[in-house]
Amino acid sequence: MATVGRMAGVSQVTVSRALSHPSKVSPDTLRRIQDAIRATGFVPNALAGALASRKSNLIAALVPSFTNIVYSSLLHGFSEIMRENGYQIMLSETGHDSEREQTLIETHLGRRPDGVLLTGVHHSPGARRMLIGSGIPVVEVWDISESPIDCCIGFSHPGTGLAAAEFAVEAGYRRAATVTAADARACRRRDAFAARFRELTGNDVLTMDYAAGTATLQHGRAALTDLVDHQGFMDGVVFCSSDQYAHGLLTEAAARGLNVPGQIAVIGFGDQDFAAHTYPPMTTVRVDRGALGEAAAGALLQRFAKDQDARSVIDVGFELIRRGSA
Amino acid sequence: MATVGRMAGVSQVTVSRALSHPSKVSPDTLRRIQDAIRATGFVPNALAGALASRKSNLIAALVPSFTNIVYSSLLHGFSEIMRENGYQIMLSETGHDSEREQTLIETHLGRRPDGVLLTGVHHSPGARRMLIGSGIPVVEVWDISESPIDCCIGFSHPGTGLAAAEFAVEAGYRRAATVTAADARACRRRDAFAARFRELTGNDVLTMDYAAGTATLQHGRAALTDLVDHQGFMDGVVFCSSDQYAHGLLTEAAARGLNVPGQIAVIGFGDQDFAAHTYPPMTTVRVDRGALGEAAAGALLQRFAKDQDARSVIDVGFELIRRGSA
DNA sequence: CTGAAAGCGCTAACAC
DNA sequence: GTGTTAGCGCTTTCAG
Repeated sequence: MATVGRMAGVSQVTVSRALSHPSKVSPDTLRRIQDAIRATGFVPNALAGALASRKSNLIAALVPSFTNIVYSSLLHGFSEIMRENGYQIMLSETGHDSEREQTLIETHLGRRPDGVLLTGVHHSPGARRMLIGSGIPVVEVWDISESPIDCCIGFSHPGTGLAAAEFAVEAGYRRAATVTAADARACRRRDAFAARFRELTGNDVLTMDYAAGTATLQHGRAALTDLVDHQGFMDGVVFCSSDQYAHGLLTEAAARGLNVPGQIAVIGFGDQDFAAHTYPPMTTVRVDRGALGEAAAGALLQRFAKDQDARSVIDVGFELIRRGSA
Repeated sequence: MATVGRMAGVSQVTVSRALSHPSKVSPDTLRRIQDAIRATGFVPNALAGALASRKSNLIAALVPSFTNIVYSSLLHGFSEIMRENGYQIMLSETGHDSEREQTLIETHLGRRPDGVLLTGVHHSPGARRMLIGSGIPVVEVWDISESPIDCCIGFSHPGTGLAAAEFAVEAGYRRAATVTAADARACRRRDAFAARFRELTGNDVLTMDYAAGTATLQHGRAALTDLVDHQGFMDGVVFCSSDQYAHGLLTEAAARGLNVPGQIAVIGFGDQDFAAHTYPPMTTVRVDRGALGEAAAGALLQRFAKDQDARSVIDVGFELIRRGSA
């Protein structure tokens, strides 16, 4: 920066000003400085800038998994808004492991991010303490809680299970099963579904849980095979914790020539891009993940701007989309 | 850090040492320092550390899209290895836009990353210049080139098209079509396929291109509809630029009661987790994306270690997996 | 509108 | 083993 200044015949400070507050520099010097920057290929050191200004323009984002479309689409919306506002994302995968999450939080906090994005509302006590102690704005997404660390944006997972059960009963189904991945929020959806279905019909729900945290089409096919061949489940509705499972059930049903939704009805979760185009089209729970990510970004930006009416709990809701599969 | 030192009865520097080179501090002082750190909740400022040591432990990673499983699974492998070695990832989406990529590279370079991960081997001249000028190790993935910026790890995209065409001809198909997304690498696969197929059979290949950069099941269904209803393509093989398209073709074929591969044969690309479990199982091109990401991380680590035998072009190859769909 | 001085919180080099 | 000194490359006062 000093070199650039020398070339432009000004001091280092003026170069700094030309970069951060161009309006505070005379048009003429500004031009000379810009020429010098171009000539040297100078790229300001943001690390030093962050240290001096106590503003890093860095956001720490922690998600369970990059490859799960649920989180990546959320991140897409989030990072887009953040980028437009001059922030950069440091990203890490927690893998549904809260100890690992805590370690990652500590590492990220060392970079002095201006904000933190967390997935879910359950974090280790140590993580909570560090986050609160840091005084950095934190937004928790994909779930809601009465007592967020700072603020949270999401929807009620049990609420989706409730809605699915009520829909299923109203649609006339009297037998039900669930297919659920090893994911705490998915389990809460399952439990709410089962409880409500039982309440309304008096019938127990057959619950099938998978050890994997990631739902795949393969396991969806296996689940229907299991349901039909071993559990004698031949008519009723299946509430899946993910559209991937639901797609697997539809695939297996097609392979077996089963009628959907006549013999087996299927409800997915997520409304992924393929859900409207499966055969038959999938009935599922829609959550606008991109918008959720954008809302999370908005919440952080509000906090940065010290907006007084920033809310701390935002329920973005969900929607049950009825298509052909149930 | 000075406060912690005071609590432990040592100077600030000793605290720094205890953190970075614990072996260079006596066990007794080390313990006292650790106690003080715990008591204060001190988290070292990595920004300041990076500035002083000229080592940021930050890696800039640029991918076209977070939501495309191709890139996210690559990132998963990459970030895992990097994390294990103490590096943190700054991630951005370029959206297949090379101007945007250049802007992002400049922003990232400002953070003085220790390494850069780029997707693809085609970058704007300005981007190349900045990257080379920075002297920072760069690894380009998902493609190979004779003249990488620094090093590249990937496979030959035309090679996959060639292999698919040869497989198709050998399997007896004499008519062929392609379904391709608006992606430069996908187009190179398509062109190689079409050229080779023509060379071997004398028959032209019907090419269907989609404007969207992201392949979806929906467009795959639409493609088959178009092929069958408007192009009179009723027997032959379709080489898709993504498993998503291929899955759409299979879905539409099932919906229409077409025989696969008897009437319509389908070859996908990617071998995504569902490919082995579609109905019928999908013939596709497999690339081990997780391993590719890990190899990219390894290449960067080698460069950090100034390993002399680090190679600059690594072809990880691909594999044509024959299942039921072709 | 521009510059001089001080310092952000750490590491590196050198003494002791 | 531990402390002292001098920066890393910026931004932030405060003068002029």
